[in-house]
Amino acid sequence: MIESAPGLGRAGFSVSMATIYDVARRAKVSTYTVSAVLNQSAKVSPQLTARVLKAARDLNYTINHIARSLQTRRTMTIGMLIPDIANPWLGLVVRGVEDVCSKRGYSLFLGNTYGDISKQSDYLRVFRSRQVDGVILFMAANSERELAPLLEAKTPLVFAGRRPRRLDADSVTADNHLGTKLAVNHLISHGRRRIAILVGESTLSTSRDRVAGWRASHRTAGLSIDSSLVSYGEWTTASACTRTLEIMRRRHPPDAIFASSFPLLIGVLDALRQLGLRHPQDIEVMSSDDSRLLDVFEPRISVVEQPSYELGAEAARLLLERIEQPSLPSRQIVLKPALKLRD
Amino acid sequence: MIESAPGLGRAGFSVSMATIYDVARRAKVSTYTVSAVLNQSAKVSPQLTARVLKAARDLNYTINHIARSLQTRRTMTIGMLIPDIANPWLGLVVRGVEDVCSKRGYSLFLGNTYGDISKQSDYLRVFRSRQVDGVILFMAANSERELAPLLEAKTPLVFAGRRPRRLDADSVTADNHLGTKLAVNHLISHGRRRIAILVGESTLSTSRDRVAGWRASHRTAGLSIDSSLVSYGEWTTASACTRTLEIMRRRHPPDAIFASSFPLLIGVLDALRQLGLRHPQDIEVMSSDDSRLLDVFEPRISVVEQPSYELGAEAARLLLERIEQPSLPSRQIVLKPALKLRD
DNA sequence: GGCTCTGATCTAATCGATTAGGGAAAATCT
DNA sequence: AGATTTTCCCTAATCGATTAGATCAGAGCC
Repeated sequence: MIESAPGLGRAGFSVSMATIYDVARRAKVSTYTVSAVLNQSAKVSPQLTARVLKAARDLNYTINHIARSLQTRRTMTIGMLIPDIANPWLGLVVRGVEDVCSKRGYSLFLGNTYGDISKQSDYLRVFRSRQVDGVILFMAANSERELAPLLEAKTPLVFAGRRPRRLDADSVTADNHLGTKLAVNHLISHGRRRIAILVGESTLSTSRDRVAGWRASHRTAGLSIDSSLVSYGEWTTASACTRTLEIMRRRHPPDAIFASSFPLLIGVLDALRQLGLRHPQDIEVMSSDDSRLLDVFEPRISVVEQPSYELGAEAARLLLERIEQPSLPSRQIVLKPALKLRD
Repeated sequence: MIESAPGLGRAGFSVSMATIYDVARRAKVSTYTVSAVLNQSAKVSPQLTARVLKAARDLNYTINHIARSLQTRRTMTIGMLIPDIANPWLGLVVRGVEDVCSKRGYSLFLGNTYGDISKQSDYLRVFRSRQVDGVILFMAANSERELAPLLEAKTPLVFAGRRPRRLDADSVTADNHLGTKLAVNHLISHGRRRIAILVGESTLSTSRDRVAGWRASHRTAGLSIDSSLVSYGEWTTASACTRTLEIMRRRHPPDAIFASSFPLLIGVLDALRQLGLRHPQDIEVMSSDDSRLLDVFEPRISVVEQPSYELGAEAARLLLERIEQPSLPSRQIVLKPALKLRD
């Protein structure tokens, strides 16, 4: 076999690509036969098979996925929306999604909503017009109303990370209630009694579940609940910093803080640094999300380890199953977090 | 105007979507007219315009991008390949790309190569079959040979972060030579004399440029160059840790280490922790990439701040220009890094 | 009025695949 | 051998847009 270039990477698009007609003509067969050979969708004699394969190779033929999609009404693409890909924990989630998708032949459209409802709607519209086969959504706060029609239309859609309160839909989330309970229990066992908790917007399931876990933990331990120690707000480092400063300057500041995500943790530590407070002597800090980082830096922060990669991978698996069997009853998968102590 | 559902988010795909034919029939016009109205590609009388718009609204019509793409031979999609989306600094780069793309109506396919050449080739093939309009590539080490055919075929392609050595192509990179020189100069000004440098595979431009900067800095300061202090290897935390352990156990260990990326830095710090060495007393560490993290954690590491977001945004802009004007001469954009001191 | 010109709209081909329906040759059965 | 079934492959319609070329009504002109 004489080949002009080494095996892989011969690809070259944009310059008049060969079509199935070109291959058919060169192999002196019909397009049906070419399609049958390349997709192995029907039996074709060895002679023709060989001719087709040779012609395809000679022409450096690659299927045009756009044309196929138009005909089959399946694009083998899925769309994923997240608040911000620069958030490392979301990066891990996306990696989980992407690994599963690519393994099954799907390509991934990625969009950042920055938590903005109208951006989220815009992207969903784009995904619709691009005929994606399904969507994985890390939903923006307060966007339940906008999403209801999607679900009614039976769009394959999986909620990742955050689940809608009222809607009956597929979702994959971490057990934030449990995770927070574990963390708060641990702080209580260290003798902490005034434990503040920083979460995101109060409409997010993640915020609600975590606060519920915090409450449960207090109840079980027989501690009184001081609601002023619960801080809802934006999911940002800046907001966490501001909120921590405010809380720590009160007359009765807390003796521990649970920051329910990595960006919030940074804000908390920034504030404590500004106030000259040290962990764990002056105040004990715990967080959600994990990161190799925390292993090598000071202060040593114990965390509730989120199953980020698994969350993404599981969401993708769920979505692909939903795409294949649209009438399946909806499933809510809840992954268990684990406590990672660094005392 | 009577509407059954509130403005946004009425989208609903998967259940038999209306086509341009449906709209045409309902408005009692031809598909030509519908197309002309919706794309504003030709003048249409006010009456027909109104009828078309109403029909489109009534049917909740959304264009089928797949069908349009087949006809126009432009998909308004671009593909991006990076080693690993879980790397926060790459997350920022992707954010830059995605912002620019979405603003201009392009959607983004994302793929992780994990630095694997064959994965990279596979993805490029997929991108080709999906008819992406262009590609942004954070190339895998040693993959120049595979990429040459792409460039010959005039595929719109922009190299981001790393540039190929021999190929004449569009690229956006940071000035790693300069960045490293600044860092090493700074270490030298602190009296450090044996400065180790950890980089990635020796075939990557980023590695070569950084080592060149390190050499230049030594030359300018009149210091002798000890090549055993240059460590090439995998771009991973684990590899950096192993390599640091090896280097520090030598008879003449260095008194400073420059880790040329965040993941490498983590490996270095991990190794130093294992060896019980402290920064900056025992050894001074600097790094590339920045992160809010470094502001709030100990030890306080000074870094060469990479223009990550800008790098992505600039790569996207370059690519879109290239798509619009394929015959433009190739351009290599080099962004300046800045020293961020935390002594 | 008849002719030309302009501008709005329509008809129908096209992009590149898939695939139902059909036909001819080969294989099997009587 | 003739009838029937099976196998393999082809023809042509189709997916849902865009758009060149055709059509046709009305405006402008002599």
